[in-house]
Amino acid sequence: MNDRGNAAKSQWVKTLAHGGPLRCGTVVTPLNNCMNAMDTASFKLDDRLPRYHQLRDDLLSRIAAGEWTPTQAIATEAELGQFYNVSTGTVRKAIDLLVADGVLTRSQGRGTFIRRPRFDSSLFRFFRFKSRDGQPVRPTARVLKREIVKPSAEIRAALKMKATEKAIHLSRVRLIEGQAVLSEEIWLPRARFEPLATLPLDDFEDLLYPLYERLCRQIVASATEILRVEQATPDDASVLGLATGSPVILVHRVASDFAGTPFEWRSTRGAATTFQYQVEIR
Amino acid sequence: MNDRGNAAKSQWVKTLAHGGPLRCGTVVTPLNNCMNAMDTASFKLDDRLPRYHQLRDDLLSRIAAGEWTPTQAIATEAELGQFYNVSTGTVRKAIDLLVADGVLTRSQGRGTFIRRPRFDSSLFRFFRFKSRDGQPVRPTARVLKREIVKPSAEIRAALKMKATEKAIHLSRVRLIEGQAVLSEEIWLPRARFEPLATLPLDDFEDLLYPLYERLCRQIVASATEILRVEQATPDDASVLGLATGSPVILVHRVASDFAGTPFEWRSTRGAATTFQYQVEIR
DNA sequence: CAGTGGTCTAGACCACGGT
DNA sequence: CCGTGGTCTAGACCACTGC
Repeated sequence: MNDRGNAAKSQWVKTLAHGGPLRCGTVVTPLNNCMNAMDTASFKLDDRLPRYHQLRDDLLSRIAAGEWTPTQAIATEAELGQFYNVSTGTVRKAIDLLVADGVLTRSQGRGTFIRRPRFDSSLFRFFRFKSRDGQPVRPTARVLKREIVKPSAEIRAALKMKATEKAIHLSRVRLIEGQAVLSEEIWLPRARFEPLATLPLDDFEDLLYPLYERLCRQIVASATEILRVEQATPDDASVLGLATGSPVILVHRVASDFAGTPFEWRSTRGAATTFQYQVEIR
Repeated sequence: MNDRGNAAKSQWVKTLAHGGPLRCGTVVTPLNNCMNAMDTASFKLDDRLPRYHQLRDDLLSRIAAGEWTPTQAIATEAELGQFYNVSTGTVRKAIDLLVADGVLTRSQGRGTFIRRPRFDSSLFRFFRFKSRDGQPVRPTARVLKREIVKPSAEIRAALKMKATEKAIHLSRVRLIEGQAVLSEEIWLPRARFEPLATLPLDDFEDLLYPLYERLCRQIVASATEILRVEQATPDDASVLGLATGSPVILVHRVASDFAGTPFEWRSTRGAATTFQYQVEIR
């Protein structure tokens, strides 16, 4: 049996000319196999946009609604073409857009999948960490502190939180061979991350995003990072083993879900001497 | 009259099935209107690649050979389809690749054009410059020194220069309201940039790339930049008006032509306090 | 108004992955 | 072996640009 949903084969609204509205049939079974039925009422698309663009937007909202998981193939091109009553070429173009946005990846012979952003080594993008023998290494992590607090106005604004809402604040260090190389402050809206409010600190893993996904069903879809250079405060200095006032790179990240809603605020500090960044300009 | 070349309408090598080799007809007039005729011998394409990929590669080599200028539309999709004996869909896909690479831009109703990379504000990408009243400003530039020298081994390697070849070395400062904010060292292979070896220093403009294009017919197609943090040397400090040892951002750039051949090596230093960089991760 | 790229269709066949 | 996405075709019509 297939791991996909079966596209409905019921009534289709016929649309012919270019520029006509994008419609989909009334749905008997949804496009996936794990959600309840949705009807056409959920579409509020701008008819002035090309069909493939409307299709892209609708697919994205389905993805944001959790209609498919990253391990599951989304509906096939043929199914989508039937469902939306457009040709497969138009479906391909819509999917192309989402692939270009980093939302989907195609896999020939297997299907099309939701893609997580490659934070692979977000750290390696900025910091060159090597062990004593010169091999690149991924730092381990330790959560030093967790508190449930009212966030500052800045963080509340960045995370679009209500005035009364509380946040989970984590203080973390990342270590290489026992030596702290990065210090991190993380803020999460409590409502979305309740399981992390009580998780024993020792159960936090080196990578938080898999934890978000497993325990809180929150998938990071994209993030914005801003880099600056600062001088080490006495606190930074003692955590990172630097001289007070020595240059420190500050990486400031806001991570969002597929709907574009920000749900993690994070700042990372590391010695500027370990910093390097490469950009291609075209 | 059209600003394009007229595609030849002579013999076409017929290729039918997918995977067949990409061929073009023997050329009577070339694809543009400013170069001499080229024949099919100039194609050494890998038949294992999809046609649109071979087409992309051939177009890129034509662009690198200067077959079109950035102000001129390249051959139309229909012409290219006829010339290479492929459907316009395949041409579109090849052009899509080059657009994604930043090599071409399309303009509906006008044509498809060679695109220069947007260094718009390469500086603004990294440094936040503001005048006294808080408005963002573009620094002016002054060339302090020019010498014709044997480049260091590092620079010779980066620019793939022959052992005997000489380089033009420029030392520049960039100023805001008379205050030096960036110091730059630039190396160029002399052979490609002969006109700059004798140009009076006062005739150098704030932006060098338009100068490269106008005087030396060298178009920057792409560049790689590497950022690091250093401490100001006494020289840096006196040029930039900083304290010796204060943090400085070093931006190290190698710029290349459309064929991927590097032809400019540049390092830029500025106070780390004016630095900021933003990245989107997907 | 002619010519460009942009959108869209309805197919065909190929290459790959898993059963 | 079947089903997936990948390549490619040969059109049609639309939207924009510039003469």
